[in-house]
Order: sequence, then structure tokens, then C-alpha cells
Amino acid sequence: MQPTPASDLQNRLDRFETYLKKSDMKITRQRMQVAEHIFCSSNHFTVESLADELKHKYRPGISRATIYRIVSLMVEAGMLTEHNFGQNSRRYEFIPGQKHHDHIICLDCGRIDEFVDSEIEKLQPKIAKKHGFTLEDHSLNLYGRCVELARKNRCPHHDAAVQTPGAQMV
Amino acid sequence: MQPTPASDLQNRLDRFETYLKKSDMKITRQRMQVAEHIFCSSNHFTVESLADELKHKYRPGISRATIYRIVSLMVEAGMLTEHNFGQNSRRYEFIPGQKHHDHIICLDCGRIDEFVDSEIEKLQPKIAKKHGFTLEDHSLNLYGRCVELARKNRCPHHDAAVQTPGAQMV
DNA sequence: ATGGGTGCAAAACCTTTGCATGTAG
DNA sequence: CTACATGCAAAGGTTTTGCACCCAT
Repeated sequence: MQPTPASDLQNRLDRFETYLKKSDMKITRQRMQVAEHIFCSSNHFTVESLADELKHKYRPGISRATIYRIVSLMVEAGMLTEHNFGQNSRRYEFIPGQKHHDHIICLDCGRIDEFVDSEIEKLQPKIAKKHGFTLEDHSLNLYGRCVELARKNRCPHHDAAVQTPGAQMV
Repeated sequence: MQPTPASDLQNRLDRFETYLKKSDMKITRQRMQVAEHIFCSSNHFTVESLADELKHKYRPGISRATIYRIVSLMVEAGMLTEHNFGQNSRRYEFIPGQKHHDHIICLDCGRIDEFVDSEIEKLQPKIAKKHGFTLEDHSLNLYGRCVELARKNRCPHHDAAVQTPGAQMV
């Protein structure tokens, strides 16, 4: 994952500020720091991981309660999606444009890869319709094992990874 | 959902007993009552709902701790799958044979429908392979709104349903 | 009789909330 | 200034655990 170009970052921050103003919400140090961190760092983070990273990155850090509130706000704003990967806590993901994708999760180390399959995408609204639903959203998660894991009975990324979010290896 | 034929029930209970014996586990009143209830009643239940239903069905009921333990055991045994539908608590589902299916969840009332799409099923292992994974499992959840809901801005099943598990309407 | 299973209550988690304080507008 | 945002600590909800007691084997 390449570093976020400065211009993209600025765009995103602007987009967020605009949203806040439009919604009569205040532009606070906490909101901007959380947003900036999310815009720059890797995906599939938890509130826990955000709190930790922000504590190291900035002086006083930001309380969990506030992070929970800001993350919810950003979900409302359509800038984050929420995931349930069957792990203990919720994961969030920044939506840069609208480019949707699904996930493959390693059952051993928790590593998360992304993919899009246009055929599957096309089939889903049809299925929903057939059942009398209008499709609003979906989540497709594949659970598997790395090839190395299958061979050695242990994923090479284990320990190192165990989804320390930020460890987005490709 | 038709009532479970008695013969099926017996088969399932036998299957469970066999598993317990094979694993050097004891056949207890609690384990058999939980299993029987699961085999007979509807799907997508929570530990909470199981506890409630068992309290009404049997005399002393069964403690939550024990139910959690039995449910985990049955997941291990491959007789249940665990789901995260983005709701607060985990849902479980009995696997009668191996007939897999995916889910459509109503965003308003939480009603859960099932479907299988063979095309999607076929595509998934290919995708996993392309990413260097061996597919072990997957979950595909479609989130939408009933047609009635779209019209009236309210799902006809609301209140009545709100996923009181057991309310498996088709 | 004995080792595993159960029930209870407590602990461990994750997430939300009430309230006093701080601060953007 | 004033209303909204934050931080803290407490509460809420789900799941797990320690331990004494119970009961299949």
C-alpha cells in the first residue's frame, strides 16, 4: 500500500470538514486527528487499534468514548464501513471513493485481503429481488488458509500479524 | 418450516451421541436437551433465545454458561455454524446435512431469509485460489428491505418479529 | 470413585452513556 | 457566551472463567 499522496489527504480532510459544517458539527482537534489518521493509515482497524496508534502519534491521545463517537459519525457520513469478520470486535474501513470490495480472511493469522468479482456483484441484486428485497448492502467474506499455511500448518504471518491492524501485507 | 420428522430427530441425536462418545465426552441431560431443541426448532438462534426457550420447555432450565459451552462444542463438532449478522450477539444455525446457504437480512425487522446461488458458489473457490488461499468457509450476507417496507417505510413484520428467533417466516 | 460437566457468580470484553468540564463558533 | 464535544467513570450487554458441587461412566 503506497503512502497516501498529500493531495488526496487534503481532499479527504476537506470532504470531512465540509460534512461537519454542513451537519452543524464542530471541527475539533479530536475529529481531525482521528480522520487524518484513518485517511493515512491502513484499513480494517478497530477502535482499540485506533486508540493505541493515536496515543503514540499525538500528545494526550483521544479517549475511547470519543473515538467510538467519531467512528460512528464517519460511518453516518458514508466515509467508513463497518465489518463483522467473526472476530471479537468490529472493524472499520475507509471508503476512498465508492470502490466497493469484499474480503478474504486467513483463519490462522487474521490477515485480510480484498477482492472484487464483478460477476458476483451482478448476481446479488437479482437474488435479493427474487426474494422480495431491495438490496441495500452486502458483505461477502471468504475464510481460508494461506498456501504456506496449508503446507506448514502455520501461516508465515502469524505472531507478526494476528491482525495488528496496520499490518496490511500484500 | 415443516416439523422435523421423528426419524430425522433420532438420527441427529444419534449423530451427536456418537460424536460425544468418540470424543470421550459425557452424555448429559443438558447436552441432549440443548441438542434436541436445536434439532427441532428454527434456525438463526442466539444463546439468549436458547436459554429462554429451554427455560420454558424443561423444568430447571440450563444455565447460560453451560449453553455457551454446549454451543461451542457443537460448532467444533461441525453441527452448527456461527454467524455475525452485524447484530449485537452471535447467531447459530444447525447444519442438517451439508446443505449450505447464504442469508438475506431485513435492515428494519431483522428477518432472515436463506438462499443458495450455485453460480456464486462456484466462483468463490476460484477467487480464493487466485489470492493464494484455500477456501475453508465463507459467509455472504445481503442486507436489504422488504418490498412492503420500501413502500410503507416500515416492514410489516416489525414489532412482531425483530428477530425473535423462532419467527422464521417464509 | 473420579474425572469431566454444570451452575453460580465474578470477571473480562466491547460498547454506550451520564455528567461535569472544555472549547469551537 | 452558549451549545456542542470531550473525558472520565460507570453502566450495559455479551461471552468466558474459577471453583465448588454434581453425576455419568
